[in-house]
Amino acid sequence: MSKNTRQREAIREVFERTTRPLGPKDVLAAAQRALPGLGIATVYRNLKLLEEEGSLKAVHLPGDVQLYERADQMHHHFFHCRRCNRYFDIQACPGDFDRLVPQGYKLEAHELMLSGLCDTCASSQSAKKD
Amino acid sequence: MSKNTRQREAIREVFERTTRPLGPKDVLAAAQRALPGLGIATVYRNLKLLEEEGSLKAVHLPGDVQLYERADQMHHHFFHCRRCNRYFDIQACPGDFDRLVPQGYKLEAHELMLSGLCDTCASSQSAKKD
DNA sequence: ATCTCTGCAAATGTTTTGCATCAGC
DNA sequence: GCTGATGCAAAACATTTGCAGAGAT
Repeated sequence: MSKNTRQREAIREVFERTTRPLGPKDVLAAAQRALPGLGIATVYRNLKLLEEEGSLKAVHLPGDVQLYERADQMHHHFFHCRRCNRYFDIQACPGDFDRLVPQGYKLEAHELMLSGLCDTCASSQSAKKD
Repeated sequence: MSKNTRQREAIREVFERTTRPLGPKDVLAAAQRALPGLGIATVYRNLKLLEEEGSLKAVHLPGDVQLYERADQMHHHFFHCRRCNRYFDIQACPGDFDRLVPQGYKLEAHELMLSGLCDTCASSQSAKKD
């Protein structure tokens, strides 16, 4: 039912060029390099559409805005540095959370967010890039 | 430096009566039962203030709004039912995530969100309270 | 009396929606 | 040509801020 428009294609390509999770504003800026006339409303509409069709996955970071990443990426988590405020991928996953859920509950997914200090911020007392 | 106002007290009491995480709107509605004239701006200001003073903790659920809960609650996680859209407390915690973070990183905290179907929704094919 | 806090309303920022037009199929 | 998609602007929300007056100490 959905048509292939240049706009949607441009947005898709933005996500093929990065593995970082992106917000609407990021996507708009990146996609406008290929398609200057692109509007923010179209970005919102397509992010939602691409998520529903399964191409994108919503990422919930403890921030304000909703971020998205490619759905075909390996299952992973994030480490948030409270000092430099950056997010790092954590490929490892402890898995096996089934024993945590009560009898009768059906566990289907999980999200894990680790936080603290990254190596740079942990070693340097001075570095600060916030 | 901070004064004890009726407004702040009313907001504090809202959190003493529940263990569920609450959003600004929830807090406003609940506190207005005791203090009808209370304004939403005051709620926002006090939620932030109470978080800074350590009485409240921000909870990051995969939604839009920022929720808060009492800081003195035991460390716990949540289970989100995608069918009835409710959040359940999970008291257990797998702990020991240190081995997941790269060399040199300092792990200080973590958040875990489990999701799937709760017992009610998992057993009944019909129940739906969205 | 001082100085913080409050309520209101306006400002800001984000996301959604109505609508006329455009473009895929 | 039909029908979904786009861009714009307005609307709908959520959150923050300026300010004058009220209240706590």
